[in-house]
Amino acid sequence: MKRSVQQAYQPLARKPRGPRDIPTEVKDHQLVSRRRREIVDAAVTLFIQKGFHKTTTREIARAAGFSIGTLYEYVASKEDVLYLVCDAIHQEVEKRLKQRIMAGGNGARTLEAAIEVYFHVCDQMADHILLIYQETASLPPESMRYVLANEERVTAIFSDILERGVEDYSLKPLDRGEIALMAHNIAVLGHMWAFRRWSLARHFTLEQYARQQSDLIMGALV
Amino acid sequence: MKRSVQQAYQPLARKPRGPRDIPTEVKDHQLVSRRRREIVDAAVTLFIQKGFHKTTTREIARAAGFSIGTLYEYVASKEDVLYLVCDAIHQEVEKRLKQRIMAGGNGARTLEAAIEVYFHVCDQMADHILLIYQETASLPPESMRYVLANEERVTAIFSDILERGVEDYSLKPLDRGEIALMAHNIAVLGHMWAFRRWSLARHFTLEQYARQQSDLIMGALV
DNA sequence: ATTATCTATAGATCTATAGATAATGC
DNA sequence: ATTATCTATAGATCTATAGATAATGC
Repeated sequence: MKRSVQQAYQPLARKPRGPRDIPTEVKDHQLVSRRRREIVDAAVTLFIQKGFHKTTTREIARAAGFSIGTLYEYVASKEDVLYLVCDAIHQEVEKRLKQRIMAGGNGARTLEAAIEVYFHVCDQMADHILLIYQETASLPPESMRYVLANEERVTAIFSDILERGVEDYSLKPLDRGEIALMAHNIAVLGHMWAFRRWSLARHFTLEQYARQQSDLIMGALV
Repeated sequence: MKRSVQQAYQPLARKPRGPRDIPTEVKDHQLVSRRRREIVDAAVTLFIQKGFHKTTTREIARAAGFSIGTLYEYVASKEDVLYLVCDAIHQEVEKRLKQRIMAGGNGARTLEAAIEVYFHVCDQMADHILLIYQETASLPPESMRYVLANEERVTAIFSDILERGVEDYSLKPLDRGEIALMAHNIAVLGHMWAFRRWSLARHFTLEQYARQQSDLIMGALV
């Protein structure tokens, strides 16, 4: 019954199930993709506004443009919708990151550029990031594991760059633990702008915030 | 209808309402305190296990040892219970911090000691910290403001120490913004152990984690 | 015929309160 | 008498599904 994140997480014994593994009676695969995208688009907005639990399945269906009965042809439960939403958010974050991270220069330069891009993505997707913090715990265990694995993949983007920087000597030597720690720090300091903006914005614009944090991180690494 | 943290927060125009301002029909003030403590103790456990929305008011009443009718003599709504819980958690965090932070040496030493204490508190109260991240958004706007002000008071403990360190020259010169930023960083890196323990614990024990982060922070400050 | 969608609702809750009862102190 | 507590329930939802209907393609 314990639903805390720690308990539910087991280091991916089974390979995680993607959104494609949610069962459906509908045969047309393209239609399934389209309808699920409509469901996600509708649900994201509602969940951000009212939270997962206060949003009804009817509202989701109506906002997506079809009936409650149709909704349940494409998902088996309300939790499935939440899972689709969390997964879509992580996909979007990864997409924006990978689109804009240029792996041009050495490790140190790439890292600095990646941090800047990442902080901007966190700013643009602040509400979505907040949603993941708030509602991940409401997922059934298996979906939760998958979402946490997504989160870890974002973090891994930074550990990869850090590793490269260590190899090309543009960063100081770091062991595996130090690399993991810095990667998590970067990931979380981006999120921090999302969930403490109400306080941080008194002192900084996003650009100032990104610069200061980036200087702090790079200062510890060169 | 927007319930995101940013929207709801307004820099404390009115002075925030404490738990004592929740109305009750019961005259015996001491009894009110005792019953509310019983409510909080019961609810904290349930909220951690099942989340706020999946916990029923009946369950809270039963776990507290009285009936649903009695519960509603001490709170006006289920949200009041959540507010009491969040407030109690912050009080407990502050109590433990203030109890154990020795303001003996200079600013730099006090800071290092405070960080260590804080990270241990975050470890001990990991589930509670998670709960606040997850459920703050479910509070009515006024209670939310109060809870965010609590969070800010914890952060202010670190900015005060940082300020002292700057004044006694045990830390390098920092402007107000830099002090605020470092205080928030410390606060959030403590929380990070709570919500990423499932990944961090692969590399570190709490002690190792606290040491590494502390070195990182102090390295940027001296 | 087959596939997708809709309507109507079963079945299960859950919050909050009204009114009855028990306990306490004058 | 006054205060605290309990029982019973009004009133309002909400998820998920069964069975009816519409649309599509052979």
